[in-house]
Amino acid sequence: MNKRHYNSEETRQVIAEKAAQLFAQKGFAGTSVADISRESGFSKGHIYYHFENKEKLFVHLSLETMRHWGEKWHVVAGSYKTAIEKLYGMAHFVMNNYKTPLLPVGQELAMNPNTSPETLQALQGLAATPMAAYAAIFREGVESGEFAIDNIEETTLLFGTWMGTLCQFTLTMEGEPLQRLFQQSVTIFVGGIRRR
Amino acid sequence: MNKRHYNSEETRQVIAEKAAQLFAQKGFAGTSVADISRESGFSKGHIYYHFENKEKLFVHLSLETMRHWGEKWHVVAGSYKTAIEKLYGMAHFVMNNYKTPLLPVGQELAMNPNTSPETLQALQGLAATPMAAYAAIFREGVESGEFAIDNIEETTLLFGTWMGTLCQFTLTMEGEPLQRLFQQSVTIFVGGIRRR
DNA sequence: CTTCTTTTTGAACGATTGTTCTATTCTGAG
DNA sequence: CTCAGAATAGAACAATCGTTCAAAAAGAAG
Repeated sequence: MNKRHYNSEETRQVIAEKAAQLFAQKGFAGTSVADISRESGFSKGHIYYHFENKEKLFVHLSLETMRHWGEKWHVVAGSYKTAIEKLYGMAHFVMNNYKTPLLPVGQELAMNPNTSPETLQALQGLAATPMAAYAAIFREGVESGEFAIDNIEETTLLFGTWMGTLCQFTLTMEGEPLQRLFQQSVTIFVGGIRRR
Repeated sequence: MNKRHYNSEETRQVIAEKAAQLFAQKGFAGTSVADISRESGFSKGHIYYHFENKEKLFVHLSLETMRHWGEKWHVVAGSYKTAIEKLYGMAHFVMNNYKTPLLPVGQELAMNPNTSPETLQALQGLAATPMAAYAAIFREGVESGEFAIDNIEETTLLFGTWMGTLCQFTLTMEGEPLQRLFQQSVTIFVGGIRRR
């Protein structure tokens, strides 16, 4: 029978989650499999039972995180009416759901010349999910007349990279100051692209 | 005699420069001393003749780079009249003189729990140089009535982090598209803080 | 040429890296 | 209760890591 035995899938999830946390904090090269083993509570060897290698582990975990992120956003996106509201909502969402800033880590991996081609290709799709979500908001804003943008792709890239780095602050800040930072960036950004 | 013998200082410079390039590309943990040795053309042991260890090498190199950066900016800053002009000038300057995005690497080091306290303290001053330059522009803009900012510190932090990540693009892009990216971010940012 | 000091090398160190392998423990079906 | 198969641990692997060190090469001074 190909029925699911034991609760191995749960274990896999625990490893992936702890690994994500570590990767986000210390980067890809800075995180050792021993670290992941210690933090997750499972032996080093066991990690290789669930994942082919460290690189594949990261790829799986980051893509999974992004997929989940996209789905979750799609649910709450409907509750905002205007594009400007959506942008503020996105900042709030990013702050709370990107708890692990994995995008920069993906960049780190992509930069390294030793990274395998398959990994590189998989990583290509990493940023695609949030970028598509951002782009949709800007398109909506242009159509509704809220925004005056001549290059949506470029604007999306700029907003995306900004959100990306802001995410890093979630590791060192929290509460109201952090919230203000995200909100303020949207205020500035909206002020810069608003039709007047 | 404490006269300078040979051209050892030159060698030190070569090592620091190649190391900066590698650190910027592959991060701190991702760059090995062997990498620096190979790329600089000097033996691994020789690097330790010039620098106490890898950590100190990075600290020295990054602080030196920033000091140089600050001096250079101070020279050209005078040629811009308004704060808005200065902001565009800064983006242009950052694009061309930050060739090595060392700030994120400094963050990487600062995040790692194994980093020595002295290094951590030295790293504290890393971002201070560009941040001070940014802050000066925003203060000037507020005084001249160009900008309407209620929290200069926060605004400086936001602009700084944005410039920081934009710098990463200097590794993968160049020429007109890169220039447009920097210019466009300033346009958006200025649009967001301009008095109207 | 000799001597002293500065510069450079290359081998060697122990620690840590990612990964593999074998052995042990546990689970569910019969 | 048995037993095959899945889950987990832990020792062991070669490779690479940052670092040290003794010795060689090279320049300066006499």
